[in-house]
Amino acid sequence: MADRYDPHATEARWQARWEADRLYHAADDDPRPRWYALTMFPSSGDLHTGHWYAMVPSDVAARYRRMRGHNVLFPMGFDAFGLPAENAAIKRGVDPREWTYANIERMRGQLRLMGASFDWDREVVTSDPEYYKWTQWWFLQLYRKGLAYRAEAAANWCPGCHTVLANEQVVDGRCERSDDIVERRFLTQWFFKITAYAEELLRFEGIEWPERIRAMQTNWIGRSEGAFLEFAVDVPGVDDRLKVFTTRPDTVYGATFMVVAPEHPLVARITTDAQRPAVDAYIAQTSRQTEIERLSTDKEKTGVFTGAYAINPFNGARVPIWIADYVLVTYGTGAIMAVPAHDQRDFDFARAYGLEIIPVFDHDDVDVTQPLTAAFSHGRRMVNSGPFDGTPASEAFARVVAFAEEQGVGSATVNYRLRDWLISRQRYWGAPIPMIHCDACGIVPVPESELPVLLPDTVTFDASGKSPLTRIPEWIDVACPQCAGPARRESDTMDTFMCSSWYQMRYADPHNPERPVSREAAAKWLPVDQYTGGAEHAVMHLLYTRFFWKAARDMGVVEGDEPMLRLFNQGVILGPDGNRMSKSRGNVVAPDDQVSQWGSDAFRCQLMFVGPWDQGGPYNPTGMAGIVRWLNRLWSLGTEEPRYVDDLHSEGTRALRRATHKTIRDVTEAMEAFSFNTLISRLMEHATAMQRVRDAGPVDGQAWDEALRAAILLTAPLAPHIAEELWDRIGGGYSVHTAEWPAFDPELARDDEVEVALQVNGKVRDRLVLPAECGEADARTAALASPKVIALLDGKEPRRVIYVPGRLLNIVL
RNA sequence: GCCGAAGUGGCGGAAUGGCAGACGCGGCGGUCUCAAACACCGCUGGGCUCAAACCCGUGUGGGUUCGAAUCCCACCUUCGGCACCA
Repeated sequence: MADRYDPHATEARWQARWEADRLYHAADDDPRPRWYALTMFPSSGDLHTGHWYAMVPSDVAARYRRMRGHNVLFPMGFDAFGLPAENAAIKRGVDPREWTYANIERMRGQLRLMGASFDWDREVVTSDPEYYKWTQWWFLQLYRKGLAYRAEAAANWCPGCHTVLANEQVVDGRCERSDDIVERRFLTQWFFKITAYAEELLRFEGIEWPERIRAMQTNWIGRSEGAFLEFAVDVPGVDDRLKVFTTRPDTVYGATFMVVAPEHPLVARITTDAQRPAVDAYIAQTSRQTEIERLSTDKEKTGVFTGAYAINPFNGARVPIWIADYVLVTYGTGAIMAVPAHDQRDFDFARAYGLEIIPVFDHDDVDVTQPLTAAFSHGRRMVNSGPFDGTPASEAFARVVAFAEEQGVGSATVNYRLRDWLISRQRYWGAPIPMIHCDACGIVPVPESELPVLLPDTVTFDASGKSPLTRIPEWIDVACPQCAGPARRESDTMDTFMCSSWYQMRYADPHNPERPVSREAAAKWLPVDQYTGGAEHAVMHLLYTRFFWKAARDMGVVEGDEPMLRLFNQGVILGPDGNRMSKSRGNVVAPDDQVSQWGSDAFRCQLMFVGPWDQGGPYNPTGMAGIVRWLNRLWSLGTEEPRYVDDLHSEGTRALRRATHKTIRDVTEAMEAFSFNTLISRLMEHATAMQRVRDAGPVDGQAWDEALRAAILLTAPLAPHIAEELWDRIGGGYSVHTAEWPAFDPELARDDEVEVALQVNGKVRDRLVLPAECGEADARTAALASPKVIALLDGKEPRRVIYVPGRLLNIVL
């Protein structure tokens, strides 16, 4: 009797061996075709089931590629800068560096338990000076290219995190990580000009990304075609023209008033003395509102008249200029021409304040000579529009814009919702922005030769939440690199998304002291062939990294237009109760516990077996029994031999070989499709079939060996430890993970006989066993011989017969 | 409100125009055992049944088709994203 399978001893033993042998190291000089598989790296903390759920199938896919003969790069590292470390420092007085590196050390151990095929020789830690030196270098290159700039803007301030955030990190008016309500503050900050690539970021040619992510990015970038139009301001001493963005220049004759955002710079200069108290009061009131209150769509529209008028450049109409908080200073020009007849928001506002409503299109179903009850956006022909009257709606836009361009009062344009990426953070634990403020020279970049700008070692945190960097004179005060006069370092650090925007490049050449990545390494490994990670990063990391890559391409550092050719988003693994895992709910499944109970292989497989990977769903701990049964069965098949007989050409042998080759075919197909749950079900079926064959009597040795080798090889990516152990025991050699993926023989996988459904009028009434290659005439003869069919036909002739070989035969009466 | 995804047994799910419910969990019955565990075998959508046969059945209602979980139309529900973006 063979021993029972002991996952713990076996797993630890092979993990140690693989690591000692650097089995998964991707060598630069390996001549085989490369395959770069990447799964999003974790930030430092604790490794949870979500990480396993993301990483295990990524590992399976990487292992599969390796067995298909690729030189696979599958690296791992740590996104180690960021707030958690600093919050721990503030709350518990620990040093953020020590906290971070202790976490990383623990996570390395947890990741090892997974048995994943990471190439640890290429590990990167974004908080290492060797790494963030290059993060700073990238900043300088972007600055040089005009893609990094400093500007004052309305920024999102998170009071809980004591820092500003990028727009992408604000969700429903709240901070994406702390959930605090963000405040609007006018601050001077560093930005990356991601908008310079807006148009290109909308194109997804040459990459296979999920429709969902493409839609989210497209939506976020928010391209809209329209025009700028300029209205003169009828205020003595003000020559500025009021510039508006509109998608409907063809409604310009219906502009009965203007609305500018309360923060618009022109407001102070055009407001009349009589209106000033009301305007000031309104501005004060809106500035007190949170973003959430202000953006609530169902609240009544409010606004105040400035007392000033603008002149419509098309018809000379004198229209009042209002301020209202439904116009956002951050979009377009922060000012609109209001056309209440054709825009519901303007209509609501006009109604509330008794402003004029003039339709400038007629409509088949609306009598435009009567007061409107609602705005309508698209009409038939222009009316009330002077020389444009009668212009069909389809031509209106182009004609009005052409006229505006002729007259010098406007031009066609494309506007984006996307705004530049604010990367300054008023925090300590990040890569310092390598800039120096000199009283004489202004803003001066730190010379590349002086990189990295190191974070000071000993820092103290206090309850103010202010970054300690602002309080360390010996760090802040420096000599200006240009004039050597007194100057101060920039004390803000970079958004951690900056660190992760280029990490995939660094894995290609992780220890290069001269460059972020050498040309040779970039050419060898980049871009990423298969990227996997969560969809929650759709408009953050996944958008930033595309921008970053394009900028790097334009600097000549990398080639090609996209950083990741294929992207797969796994779903979210939930607690057994169907809710998000959380300590407060008490539904957390801790991976370390699962591993100590069942072993890594079983936990890996159970995570993949719960359902389609992209859908996520509840983790089912009781279902583990099925996985364990299957792995034990596989163990028994590999360690308890059948009685052998030389019987290569018998029907039983043929059946076993058929099962083996069908399994190879189906598992390979499922592997390509990332359909890991169905893949495991096929392997279970094969194991059950093998067991029945073994227990039924003597088995042909060759066919058995073929079946067993296939079972182990096909299981290897999923359950790497048990597969290695069995492979070793059957003398397969070391290692199963560098062995060749089995090929199937279509001839052996082919069925000789097939069962087809016999339908009458589309309902299954009987079954026929036919030769696999059975033609229609023979199938029909067999069908008409069925007693069931004879009874139902009742002597009549079938009107029609549909035969789908191998599937069914349908008789229509 | 707009956009996207989804809705199938007691549960996770399979099948993307051709036999609905693969595989697994759970449940029921059995073999083994003094007994239990493990393991193995059988059954397991509902109705009507001793059983067979038959009928019903993939969110709801319609449609296309010889044939629909799958395609089309309308609606309901759930989840995700966006949301005064001019």
